[in-house]
Amino acid sequence: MHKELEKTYNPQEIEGRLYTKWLDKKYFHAEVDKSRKPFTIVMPPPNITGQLHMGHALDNTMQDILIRFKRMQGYNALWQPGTDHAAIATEVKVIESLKEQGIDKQELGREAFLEKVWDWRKEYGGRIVNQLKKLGSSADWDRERFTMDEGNNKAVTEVFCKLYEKGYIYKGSRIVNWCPVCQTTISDAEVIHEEQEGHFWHINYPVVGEEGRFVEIATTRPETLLGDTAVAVNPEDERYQDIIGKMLKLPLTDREIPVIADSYVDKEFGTGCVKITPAHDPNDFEVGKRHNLEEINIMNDDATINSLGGRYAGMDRYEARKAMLEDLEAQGLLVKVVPHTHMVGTHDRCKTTVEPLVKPQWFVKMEEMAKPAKQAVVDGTLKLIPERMDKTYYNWLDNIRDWCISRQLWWGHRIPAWYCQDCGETIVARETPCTCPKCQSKNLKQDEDTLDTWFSSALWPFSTLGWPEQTRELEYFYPTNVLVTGYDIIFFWVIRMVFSGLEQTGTLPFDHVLFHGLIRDDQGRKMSKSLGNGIDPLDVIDKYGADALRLTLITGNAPGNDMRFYWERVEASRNFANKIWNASRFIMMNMEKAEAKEVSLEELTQADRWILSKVNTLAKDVTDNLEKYEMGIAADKLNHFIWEEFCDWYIEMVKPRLWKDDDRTKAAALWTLKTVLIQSLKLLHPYMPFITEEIFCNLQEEEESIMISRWPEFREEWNFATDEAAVDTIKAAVRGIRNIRTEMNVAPSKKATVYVVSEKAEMRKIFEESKVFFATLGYASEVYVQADKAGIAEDAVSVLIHDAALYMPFAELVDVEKEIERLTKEQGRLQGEVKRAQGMLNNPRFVEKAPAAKLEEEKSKLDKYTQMLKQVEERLAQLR
RNA sequence: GGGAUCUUAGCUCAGCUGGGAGAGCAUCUGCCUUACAAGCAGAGGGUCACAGGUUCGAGCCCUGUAGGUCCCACCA
Repeated sequence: MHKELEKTYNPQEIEGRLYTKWLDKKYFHAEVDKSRKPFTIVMPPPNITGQLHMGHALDNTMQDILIRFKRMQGYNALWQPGTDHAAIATEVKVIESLKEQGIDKQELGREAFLEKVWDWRKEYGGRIVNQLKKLGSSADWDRERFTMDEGNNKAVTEVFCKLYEKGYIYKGSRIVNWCPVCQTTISDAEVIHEEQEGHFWHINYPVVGEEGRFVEIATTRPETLLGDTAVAVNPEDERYQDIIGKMLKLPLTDREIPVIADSYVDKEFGTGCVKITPAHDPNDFEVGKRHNLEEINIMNDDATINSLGGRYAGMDRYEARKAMLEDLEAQGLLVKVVPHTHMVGTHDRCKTTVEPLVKPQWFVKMEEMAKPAKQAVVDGTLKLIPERMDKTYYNWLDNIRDWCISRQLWWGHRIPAWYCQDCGETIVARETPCTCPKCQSKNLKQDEDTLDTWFSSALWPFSTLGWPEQTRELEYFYPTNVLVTGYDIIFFWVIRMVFSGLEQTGTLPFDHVLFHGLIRDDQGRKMSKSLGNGIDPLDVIDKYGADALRLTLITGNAPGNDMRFYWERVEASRNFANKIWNASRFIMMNMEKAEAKEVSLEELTQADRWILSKVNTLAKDVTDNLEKYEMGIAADKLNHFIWEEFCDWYIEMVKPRLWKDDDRTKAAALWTLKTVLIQSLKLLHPYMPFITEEIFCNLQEEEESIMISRWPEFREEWNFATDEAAVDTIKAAVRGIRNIRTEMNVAPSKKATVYVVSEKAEMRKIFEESKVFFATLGYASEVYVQADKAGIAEDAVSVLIHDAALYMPFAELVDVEKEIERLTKEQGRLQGEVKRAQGMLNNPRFVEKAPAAKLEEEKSKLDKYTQMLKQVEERLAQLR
């Protein structure tokens, strides 16, 4: 029937065993089944280079909670997992490991290098997946995908070709972000702008033919001077009217460049004269286009000055800057140097300062696809949670620029474009072409570049389900229901999935996007390798268990908010797990002595009905909260219910009934304990899958798994509002007694007789019915329930609650003066309450405008406090 | 420059559509009460940043101020 549990909860032993069981039983696996409703989440694919960090832990816990919840609700729940090839990260990683072996990427050659990367992936690519399993993730691992597996490759090629055919993908020579260290272009989204301390160098450019006349420009990047092809001023600027059109001698070179007028120049900023370097600055590039200026690229791919740089050729960009400034100074052309902080673009991966360069690259035209993507959020078909993300989303789409998708890497999806070496034709095709369609030449060469990693990730929700094939999976599981991810990749990934889904499948890839924040360290800093402040989730799991980690990451956090990580919070979660464990132990110990048979609801006592009603409400609340993605709130409610209501109150209430073998309500108690525990375990299961499974199965050996049990629903027949109110009264009485006893320093071992006095028969009935546990909780030796004060000593201590008074004769302990003082304080409090309620009710505008329910509430409060105040005052009169 | 967000107990944070301020940790006081000391019982602690406004009623809505954080943006 059930097994005995260990003294303390030991997650290490249990977790691995249960996870294996779940895998063996195929509980995570979902098959197309049209008789059931699907619920789908696609897992953000972790990088194959990745190690599990807190962000993954949070992200996957949230998804696992939702998927387990829906699975128990009866949905055919699919959590589609997979990993990402992570182009740059992986390529860099493999290059480094090759370097250690003394192997150079270029010497190795493309094919051999790729073989090495696949080897690396085979060896380490599954690491992160195993780590996700430690967390308890119930993803359908049988369906695990990889962004570079055959199906995904096909999807990528298909999308590239379709967009090309539609004119949405084009190749163009544009200014792009170039990373000199990674030796590749990167998209705008990959550039992070950092504020840096720099300088403003003011340099004089001599005016040709006017000895002694100069134009003073200000620049933060003097080394690009070598590529200048003009100096621009604002056409409205009076200071420079006469100089527009004149030629300037470009210092350090033998070139002459014109002064042009362009409204891009801000008269107020700097000197009002801007050097124009079309090949090395995005703005200048635009200006150059407008004025037909030459683009002179003065840099190599590693950011050294190229052969056009004269004596500076071969120098690194910063080295050249220094040398050039020295030379300018020597020539007397350096006017001044002003400290200046400005924003510098850096590569998000390697932090290298990005170099804007003109290069032929592939781009995705964004204007058309951005429109429906925005509209989806505007008209509410796509819901972002929290809602404030809407603005961020709009802002990006409103200012979207074309997406540079080509990368000068080897690891990734190679661009399906070929160039005819004879006639120069470009061929974009799904299959490798044999001949040039234009000139029939067989001399074709494939584009060397690969695609941005995010190009394939953007297709993930449908490529993983088989697209472009019209698979049964795609038809059934797509579109997915909710995407869970961090707000930090809204631009990289979320938006790109939205427009890709709309464009390729004609539908949104998901209905909801649930954003979470970052996990920070205990000082609020980002966890990072360089700071060394990261906490490894696997360490947390080892020490406290996966359930404790999961609960910690979810509690006390609202969607989209960052949170700090404290070990103390994990301890609190672990303590909670232990609490449930021990409550279960207690219940099982008692079930050993007597079986928990099925009982009818008529046999339940007031306390049983109370807790049953409470757990019933809890089921409804937790369900509602989870439907609204309010996981933190639901977790709080579960904690409160299980720890306080169930353990601290109900279990204590029930003990006297369990201790007596002949108690006729014992069976009801056992049944209630077991039933409420099972309901609680089910509600908690999505959060703490391991411990709930372990207890659930030990409690009922006939059950196979909590994972496949039915989610608790609200049941009308378990709704006992009257009993909830009744037990609340008893609780108030117990608290009052404990309170006074502590105040008077009465030892717990000293029991007292408690008289419950109430004129109301109904009230007396409540106490009569709960006498058994009221006595133990209230440290009473005897409990007498009566209608008047007959037989009660005058100097007994009193506890006054609504519609009842409790008296405890503590003759030897009572200090009448102190008792009067205490009651006077209580009188004051109650007077305040009465005044407050009266104030509201005497306000005609409140009575007129407040909703009826609120009005009633205040009226009954007034009655209650007036009655209590009367009792206190009577008692005071008596003592005085 | 544009936008978002935060300011609530000593600390870290919850607080759903406006209807008497909550949790965890910390602190203090009692308890080894036959599930649990990773526990039990009790207590203290907040002009909800500031100033106005709307409302019968504001932590919550509006305006402004101060300070913090983040995102976006091509001022050389």
